[in-house]
Amino acid sequence: MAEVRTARQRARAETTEQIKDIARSHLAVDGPNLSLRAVARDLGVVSSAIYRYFASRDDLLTALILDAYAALGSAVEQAEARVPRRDLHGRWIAMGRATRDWARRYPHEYALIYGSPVPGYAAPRETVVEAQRPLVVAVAILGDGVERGAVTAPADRLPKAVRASAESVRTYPGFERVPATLLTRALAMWAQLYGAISFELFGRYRNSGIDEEAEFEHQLKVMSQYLGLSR
Amino acid sequence: MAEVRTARQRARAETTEQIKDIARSHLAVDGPNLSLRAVARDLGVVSSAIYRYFASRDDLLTALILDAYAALGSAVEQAEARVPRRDLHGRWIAMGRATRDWARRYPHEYALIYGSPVPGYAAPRETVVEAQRPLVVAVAILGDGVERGAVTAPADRLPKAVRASAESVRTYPGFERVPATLLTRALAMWAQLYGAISFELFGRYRNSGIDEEAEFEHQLKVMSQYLGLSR
DNA sequence: TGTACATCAGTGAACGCGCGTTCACTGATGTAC
DNA sequence: TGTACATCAGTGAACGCGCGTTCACTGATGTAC
Repeated sequence: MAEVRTARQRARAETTEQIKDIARSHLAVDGPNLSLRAVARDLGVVSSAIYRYFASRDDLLTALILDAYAALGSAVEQAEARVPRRDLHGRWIAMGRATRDWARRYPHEYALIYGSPVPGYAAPRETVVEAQRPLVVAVAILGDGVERGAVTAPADRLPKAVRASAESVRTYPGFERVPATLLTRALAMWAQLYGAISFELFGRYRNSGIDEEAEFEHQLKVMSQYLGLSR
Repeated sequence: MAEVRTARQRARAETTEQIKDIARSHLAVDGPNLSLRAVARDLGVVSSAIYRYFASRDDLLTALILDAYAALGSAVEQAEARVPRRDLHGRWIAMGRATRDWARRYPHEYALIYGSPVPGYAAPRETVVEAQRPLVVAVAILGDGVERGAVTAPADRLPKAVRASAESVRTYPGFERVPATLLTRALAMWAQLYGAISFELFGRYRNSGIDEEAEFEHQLKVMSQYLGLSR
């Protein structure tokens, strides 16, 4: 039975988490090139012991990446869920803030999933669904707004290829409620959202005199207006 | 005399370039963790010989970063300079395209300067000025437009901290011609521009059905409108 | 409830490798007179 | 123009280190009867 967990199973789960926690803390110093031996050392265990838990270094890295996507996904979902459904603007702001807050709290995990790809490492298919969760939240806000008549699709003239791109994205489950023109705007805002967060986290605004928090809040609000979630 | 170059000096300059070229080609495989010994091997030289040209691995990395900023800077400047000064929209598009084109042609160098920061590596001050060149080009377009009366600053209401941020950015030489409201819009577009390019280069649009070129061109155009460079 | 066997976490040694950096050296190139 | 000396690119050996992964093992935990 799945619910009955022996001491061994509990210990195994706990050690697996410990390994990942230690590895996460090493991300700050080593980036994605973290060392299995160093992790083992911190765990107080011989290096080969790690192989009882992860088949290889890449496997451990994959676990960290999956965890990071899952953590960001839940953080965003939970923050957005706390806002009343009718408050579309508030939901958008909550989504954006939660993203930035999570990124600032876990900068190295953010870098792991939104920074440069790790050379020689190919993310397995499973990451894809997890990676979409924040976008799913954002698009649901728009979809709700459209459904309720609170948001009207802009009458933007789109080049054929752009419309086709939007239609292709609309096939993603839950996205079909959002018309192509609005979805196209959303994709642009998505690039801006993550562009702003990456600029901040990767140190682009250093010594610029920019108030990063205020700037971000302001951009979030303007995005909300551009998407018709507020005026 | 600076102009008289002995054979030794010429050889030195050439070898320095060769080392950087080889190191650049290694970026694709090793990322920023490139190996001095591997570079030496490819150059057909003993590993310690590299130290006649670069004092350390970090020094070589710094040279690559500086070169990357310089290359992107010139690519953008040259592309933008080819457009007639009066054609503000055309200049913006040329700037954006040149950025994306360069990034696509040199993805690993783009990742080096716009991806996750290299752990344990601190970019020296000299990089800062080089890094601003593309933004300087963009702001000059806006400044020209304002000066000529072709672009009018939007009447956006800005929170105090956001206005202060813009004013602080305006102190950068050449930026003072652009009013705070317009500069604030420009900063948002800057995040979107690099956000879009990073998404594309780092594989975020993979399997999404998005026509990356068309999408980018469209976004560039909308940005130009938002900045008042076209209608 | 007690025993016999299977599972499996962790050990310790080893393989084979690569790394950045230092240092005393050689021999070719450049400079001063 | 020719010679004596200084500069400097590249050598080869070495230091001291870390890495991922494999493998036969031991001893504790879990399972079946």
